[in-house]
Amino acid sequence: MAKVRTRFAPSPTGFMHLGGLRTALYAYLYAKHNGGDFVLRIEDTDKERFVEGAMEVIYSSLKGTGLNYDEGPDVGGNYGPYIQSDRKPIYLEYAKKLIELGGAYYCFCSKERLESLTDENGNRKYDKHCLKLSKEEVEKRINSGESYVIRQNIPLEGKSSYEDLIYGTIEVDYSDLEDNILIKSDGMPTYNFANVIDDHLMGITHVIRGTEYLSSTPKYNLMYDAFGWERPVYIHLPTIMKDATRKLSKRYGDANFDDFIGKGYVPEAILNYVALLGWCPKNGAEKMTLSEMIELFDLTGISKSPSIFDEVKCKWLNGEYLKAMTDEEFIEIAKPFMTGLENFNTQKIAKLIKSRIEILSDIENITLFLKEHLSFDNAIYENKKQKTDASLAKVLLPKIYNKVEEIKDFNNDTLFSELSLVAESEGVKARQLFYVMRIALTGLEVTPGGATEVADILGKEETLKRLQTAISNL
RNA sequence: GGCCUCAUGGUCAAGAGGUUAAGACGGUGCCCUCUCAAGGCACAAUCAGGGGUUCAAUUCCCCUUGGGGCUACCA
Repeated sequence: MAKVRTRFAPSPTGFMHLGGLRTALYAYLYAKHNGGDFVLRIEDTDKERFVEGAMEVIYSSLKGTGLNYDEGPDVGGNYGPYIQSDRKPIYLEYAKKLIELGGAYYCFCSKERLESLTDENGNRKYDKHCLKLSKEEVEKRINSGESYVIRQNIPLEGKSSYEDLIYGTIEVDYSDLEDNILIKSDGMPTYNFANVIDDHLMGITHVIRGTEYLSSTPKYNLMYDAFGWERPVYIHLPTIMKDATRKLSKRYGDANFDDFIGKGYVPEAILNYVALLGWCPKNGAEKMTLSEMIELFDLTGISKSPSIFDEVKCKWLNGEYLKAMTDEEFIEIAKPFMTGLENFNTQKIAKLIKSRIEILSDIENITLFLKEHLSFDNAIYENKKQKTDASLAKVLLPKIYNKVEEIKDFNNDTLFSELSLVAESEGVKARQLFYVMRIALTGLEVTPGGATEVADILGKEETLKRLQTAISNL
């Protein structure tokens, strides 16, 4: 059997769509699981949509998630060029061949005439008007400089069927298909044509793409057949949705890979989460490394129905990745999100927050109380479960202050044991003492870490200062 | 509108003609605990509706309903 070759063929829109990322991932996994090659091809045949720097975004997100392609524009390969605009002459050559084979024809129809074909329901179907043109007339009009397109010649009758590995047999009547444009008037191919030519020329054995092509695939098969080429195996993937009725969109920032990175997601977690949307490994694993995914990947685990992207679960998974990191790894990636905390011991902060955040951008809020002593209402000393209130704080806080002041070896363990003794001599539970102390220190009812852990990070001086402030506010 | 396609808890989903219908996120409760997380334990929650086929359908078939896609000189 021939070596498996899959491809990811995005158009350079300027951002990596999470749906596209999943398509890339599955194409990569399928190739790698079967010992094959994964190819990157850029589909930039629409000049209107060209975006500066868009290709670099594609390269970097693919590499950043570990989806290393064996061939592509920036890595080379034996089937190049890998950017469609660089392949322009190839398409015209094959289009002419297809015309000779009867699978396509020149069309000179004006925009106006095309529009006049629209029926009362707003539907339009090209009427093969230019198919009747003689070879001589076509030549004459082309030579006179008239603008033209090349259309696919789809049979008026009959039907086409093919096997999709996910969806099974797909059958479409030719009469439901239109004579689409293959070569635009600017000489560039449309997707409809370029994907066929390139997939064949690049030796792609398995075409893995979204379901938007499920019903137009018969058109492509018509061309494979006309050229006498072997059809690829088709694997169409269900859509990833934002909710029950909407797709993930760039506009709302719910589809852009880079936006997620910006929010403090790690690439591995995003890739892992996205892998789970539409695929369930046989062993039911949820948290997987890329190599585990390669190992486990199989088509039977792919579902047919669209799945909704759940950011809550994606966050959870990201949190799992953060928790699995060593403190050093965590600090390394968290640094950009720890602005304003330079004066503190980041090692200690990292220990406290690692299991309490899900995405790195949570750091800002969760550490706010370190940067400033937040003002608070003394009413929050009151906690029914702990049996604490402001009056208890009033008696405890000065004792705490005195003890803290005399501690020379200022650290969490010492603070904890020394202050526990204070609680004992005051006849209160240690937890009560720590509760009011923590409120006094942070102004918050809920904080990452307990009173002594917070104090340890704040340092002796700041701790005393904050205690003093809290006491005088009582 | 036409064509293609999909349908298990709130979400991701496993599953199979006969099961107590997995698991995960989220939710709730309990334990642990210097608050909160983390961790541990437990609980609630699903086969869209209607017809068939069958001894037996959530599973197979049909219809309805609902969702998605295509119907561009976008991909």
